[in-house]
Amino acid sequence: MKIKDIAKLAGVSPATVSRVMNNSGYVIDEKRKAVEKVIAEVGYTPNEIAKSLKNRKTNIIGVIVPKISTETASRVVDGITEVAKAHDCQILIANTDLQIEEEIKSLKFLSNRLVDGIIMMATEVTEQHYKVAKGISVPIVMVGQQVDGYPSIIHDDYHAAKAMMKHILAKGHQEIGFIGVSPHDIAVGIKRKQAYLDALSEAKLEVDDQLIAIGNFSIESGYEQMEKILAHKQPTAVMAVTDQLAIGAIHCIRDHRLTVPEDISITGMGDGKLSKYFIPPLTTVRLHHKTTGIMAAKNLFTLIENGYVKNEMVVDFSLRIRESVDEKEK
Amino acid sequence: MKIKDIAKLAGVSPATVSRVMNNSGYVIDEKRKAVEKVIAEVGYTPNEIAKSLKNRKTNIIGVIVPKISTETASRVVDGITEVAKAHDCQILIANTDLQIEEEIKSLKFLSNRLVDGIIMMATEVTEQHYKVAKGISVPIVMVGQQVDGYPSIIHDDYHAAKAMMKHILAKGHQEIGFIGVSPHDIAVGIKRKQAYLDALSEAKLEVDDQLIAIGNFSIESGYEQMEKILAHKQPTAVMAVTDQLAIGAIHCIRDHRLTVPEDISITGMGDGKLSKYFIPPLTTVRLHHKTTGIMAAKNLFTLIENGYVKNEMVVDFSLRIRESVDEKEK
DNA sequence: ACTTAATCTGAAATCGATTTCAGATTAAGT
DNA sequence: ACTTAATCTGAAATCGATTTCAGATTAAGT
Repeated sequence: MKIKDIAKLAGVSPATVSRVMNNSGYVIDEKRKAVEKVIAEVGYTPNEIAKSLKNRKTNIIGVIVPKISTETASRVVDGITEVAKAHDCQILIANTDLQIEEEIKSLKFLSNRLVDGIIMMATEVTEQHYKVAKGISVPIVMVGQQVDGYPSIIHDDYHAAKAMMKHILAKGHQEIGFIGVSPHDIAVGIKRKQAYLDALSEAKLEVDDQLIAIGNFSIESGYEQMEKILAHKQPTAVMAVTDQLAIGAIHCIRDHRLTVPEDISITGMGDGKLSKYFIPPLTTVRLHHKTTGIMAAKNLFTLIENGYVKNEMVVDFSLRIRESVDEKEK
Repeated sequence: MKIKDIAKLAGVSPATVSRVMNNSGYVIDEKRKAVEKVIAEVGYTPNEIAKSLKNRKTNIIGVIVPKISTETASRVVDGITEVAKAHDCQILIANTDLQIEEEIKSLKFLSNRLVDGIIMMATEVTEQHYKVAKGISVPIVMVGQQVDGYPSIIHDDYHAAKAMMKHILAKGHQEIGFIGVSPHDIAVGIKRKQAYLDALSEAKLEVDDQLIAIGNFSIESGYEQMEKILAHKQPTAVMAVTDQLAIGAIHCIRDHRLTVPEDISITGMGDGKLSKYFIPPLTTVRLHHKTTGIMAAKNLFTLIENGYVKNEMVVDFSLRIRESVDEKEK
């Protein structure tokens, strides 16, 4: 069923049917009713692809995520969805599985008019990203990283990690371990580590390389890196750069017949769904991922409509102080 | 930049450019090279919308999910993505936020040629779903529920729950509580409960209504429902219908100064990411959600290509026996 | 050398909508 | 009654690709 068929059935021209469907231009009541009747009878829905071609607008926004099955990504997407819904827009997700070529490929695929705009959650932004992004005609909003020339919504990783460290320091800890993540990830790998280092130096504490371990994003890795630290010495507190790493570390500590927080305090970052219900409840810092998604989407829509938007926005965080950090008696 | 511009620059017709791009028909080497040179120079990428209109194929599959930010949904989507990638297909996600009108709206929106096929994860399938689905021209695969007339990929909720119960019974438990979920959800609310009831009756045990509590999907609800059960009597084991409910229940039990599994054994279902690392590690049953996604996508693609596919497929499960269930000494 | 098949090419039609434009009718204003 | 503005309508052009078709050229086969 296409518009021509409806027109024939209703005894009008396709133009009139289009006017009825879109409520535009003049249509005499009698013909409008006739068209509406036919549409209802045959259950006509217009071909969205044809509409998109003519209107140069698809009402779809593309979202490029590194891995949808992570809490971070799915929360951001949740936020984006909320805003998109209000704009009667669908979202098209490209799951890149952390592969850079996939990101590039997705950018290219989405770019040519398939979507009205793109929200990109990149872990790492390479030269290639820039090159491809520059050739793209639809607006792009970056999430999670500051990318020059593009509106970016970023988390305040540095200050969040710093706040966490200040909390640990305030509890009297002096020997503080760190479980981090590869520097390929700027936000998590670099900024959070920098905060750790700066906090120590501001507190006039020495940095001890034996207390620093770098893993990946898995729980298992948290276990392994904690093991590595304990092989050298026993800190009184450890800041892990994600909740998952913290949970792995706690398991390792427990296997060493030590307890959390009495023997060693542990903190995470992210405030995953279960952190609150872990035993002990994990002290962590919540990055407002859903808010990030909401802001990214709002920015994208104003970018689409006005062509301009503020360049960088930083999303807030909040400490979640629970029970995995103990006062260190002097 | 459109195909006409490329044609002009290369001194050929649009038809020839199309032939070069799609590697179809005859093109003499000299012209092919000329076209390729121009394409490379200007970085031309074809308008996907126009291609879709002509080809009657968008290379996008639609996925309707109740809530993307749940482990279940994101794992299924992960599986779908994997298969879609192999078919050079993007996925368009409609997040319905558990609202039925949204599901219907999404079905309608996606249906008219915007996607080549639809995978639908419905929690509840109403008359309205049927009516709309019937009017839709693209193939649909259902996930999570058997829907007459549509290929469905379902989890074996009944046998998974039954296997869990058999495990509990084999450990010698006789007073077994149950924390379930509203019967609106057929798979989780009805089938898992039926398995509980059947397992009891097969073991010639009485059903005790005071040991049965119905909540929702949250951790908090697990806590509340456990509270309700404990107000009446203390079972030796409780089967919760999801890991989240189980974790809530464990917290409640702990707050009653009882221990898991020594005083009360607990089981979950789902094998969420953290179940293994919970303390105690949770005995649960893993439903292979990613496999579900993979199978749904595979079925959809054969449906698109062949127009026919087996009607119902049941995805396997596996018990994960960990430490939250204890032997009940006689 | 001549027939037949294979190769090559661009004009025109097409996918299914929307919009412009010009012509026709009706309503409003004096 | 006549001018002007508002209302109404459908034919044709358009969005940007692909494909069919027919005609032209080249290669292969005898």
